[in-house]
Amino acid sequence: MMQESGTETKSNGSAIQNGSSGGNHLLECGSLREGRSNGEAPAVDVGAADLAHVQQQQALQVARQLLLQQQQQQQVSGLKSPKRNDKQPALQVPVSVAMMTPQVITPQQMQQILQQQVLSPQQLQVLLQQQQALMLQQQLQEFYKKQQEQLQLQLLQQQHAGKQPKEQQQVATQQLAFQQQLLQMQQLQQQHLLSLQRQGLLTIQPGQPALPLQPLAQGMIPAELQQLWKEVTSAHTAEETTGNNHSSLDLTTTCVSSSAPSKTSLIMNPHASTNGQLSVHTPKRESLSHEEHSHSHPLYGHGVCKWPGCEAVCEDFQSFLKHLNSEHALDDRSTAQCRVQMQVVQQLELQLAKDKERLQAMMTHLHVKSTEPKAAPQPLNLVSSVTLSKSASEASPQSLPHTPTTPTAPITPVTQGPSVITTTSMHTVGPIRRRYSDKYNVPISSADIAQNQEFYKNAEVRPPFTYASLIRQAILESPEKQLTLNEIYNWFTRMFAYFRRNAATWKNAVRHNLSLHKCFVRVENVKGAVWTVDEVEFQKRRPQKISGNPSLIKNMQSSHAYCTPLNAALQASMAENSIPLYTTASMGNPTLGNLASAIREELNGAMEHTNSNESDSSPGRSPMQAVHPVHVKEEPLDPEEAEGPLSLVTTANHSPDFDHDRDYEDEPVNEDME
DNA sequence: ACCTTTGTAAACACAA
DNA sequence: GTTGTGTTTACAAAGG
Repeated sequence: MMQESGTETKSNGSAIQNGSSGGNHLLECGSLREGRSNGEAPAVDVGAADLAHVQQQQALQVARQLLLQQQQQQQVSGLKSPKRNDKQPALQVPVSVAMMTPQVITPQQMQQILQQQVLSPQQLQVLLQQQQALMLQQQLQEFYKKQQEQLQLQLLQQQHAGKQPKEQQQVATQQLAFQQQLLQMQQLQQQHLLSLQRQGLLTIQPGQPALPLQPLAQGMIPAELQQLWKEVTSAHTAEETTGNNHSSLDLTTTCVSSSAPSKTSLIMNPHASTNGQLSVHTPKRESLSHEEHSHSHPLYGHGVCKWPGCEAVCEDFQSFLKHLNSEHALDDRSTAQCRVQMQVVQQLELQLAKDKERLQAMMTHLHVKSTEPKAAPQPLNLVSSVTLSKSASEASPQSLPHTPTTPTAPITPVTQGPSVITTTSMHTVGPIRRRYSDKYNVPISSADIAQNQEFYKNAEVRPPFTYASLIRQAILESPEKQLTLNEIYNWFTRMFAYFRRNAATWKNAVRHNLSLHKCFVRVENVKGAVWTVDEVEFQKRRPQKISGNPSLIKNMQSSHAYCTPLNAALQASMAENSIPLYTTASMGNPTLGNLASAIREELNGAMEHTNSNESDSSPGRSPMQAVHPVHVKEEPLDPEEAEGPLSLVTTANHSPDFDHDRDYEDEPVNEDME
């Protein structure tokens, strides 16, 4: 169909439509921005505070008691160098107290857990965490103890060195000093806790009431604990080089706290604290029979016992079993080691989870990137590639030139296919100014543009859209659906790196298009003139393009029927399923919404044309005729969008309902390729 | 071969 | 006179 001399129409129409434009023409196609402040509240603090508080109180209480009792059983065997001073009992306070309230797992329980696997992993974790919390306390107490010892020593030294005040005074002084020291330690403790929390090493669940200070090892004396842990940890250390984070290592440090500086404890992670509960104590010598059965024993390999830290050589499986039973029976040590192992596993799991998360993020990121600019859009790309390819031979269907531009991480689902990127002829276009022409491509849908948005923003690639389509897009993107010429220019430069050069040329083209096409209506404004889009007109002119592919048409037809309802579904499916090449999840953003409408409109337009078109003599189209066009337009949804056939195609393909995709997908590509 | 679409170039008109 | 905006015309390429 010939275009009518738009001149008259247009020229006359200076005020043609929209006198209502409202006069303001500050249309900026603004992109929505969401500022998001993520507030993350550390739940931990509270818990820590509580803990510290309780501990303080308990410590004070204990101290008082001890002072009164003064010399009492210090026989906590294994305690290192118990000071000879009578007043030292205080030193052990924490420990003894700790033993008073065992909240730890008993050996039997442990056994159960280990052997019967009564607990689910989750339960185990919870358990572990609890135990860890207890351990932490124990560690803190040990720290206390140390401090107290030092304090005592200091006091004693002072006493001895200096004159000898009356004993009463001494006692009083001592008490005072001790209490002060205690307070200091408590403060330290608090700080310690806080720092732990800050580092994320210590997690105290808000819901959990402050943990009692003492629940340490049940029935286990510090010395034993220390010893055990030393063993355990040392073993681990040898085995695992993983690094500081490793619970086992941390444990070591912390556990051995008696000898190690408190600082080390910082390293420990929440889990590490678990040690405390070594409590499991009653030595039960039951063999871990359950494990023995399997021949491919996880603890046995290459003639070596793989028990953490063991590495004992066992000729055969039998000897290994023997070894296992004798050396790794269910005793405190084994239990402790087991626990450590649990922690290790837990740690690893955590790490794994984190890494998984990271991986996910990375994939998402990359995916998006890839898809975003290019992959997803491919549909267009096809087209575009075609377009572009002409000059160059980049033809690979998907090889839309694509530079890794900034990804706008849209919602892209990870699912999308591998992004295809090829920079191949990207900039090639250079010399030749390709004409978009390609059959399929002509009009772009907003969606299309959106999809490739990021890509074109950064790559100096000529967008495979016609000026008319771009102009329309620019206008439609504006809040008021109208733009001044200059604003259109700006949109071009903003959205396409390609249009940052040769301004004279493309600007001329833009103006030319605005004037030439009836679909662009100039509206006089107080402030000047703005351009709007007459969708009807716009649609009028795209018919032909579709003609090319029978399959396309087919798609269209079928899609047509679903058209309306399709919108939502289509969008969703496209976004979520990442429909084949094209779709886009990438587009996710703003324009996604337009897609549907665009599709609809395109369909309408296409359909209408196809239907009305006499041209469809081609065999492929036959089906079309049968179909009756449904006027999408009538739908209230998005009146404004209408797009080229291409987009239609694209979209249509994606729609889950049709299979045709392939056919039609390929066709364009192939043709282009050649 | 003809027609249409699209892109490009350029001439011209007009208003600020 | 310059510049920006619009309109037109002409032409070429591509595809139907």
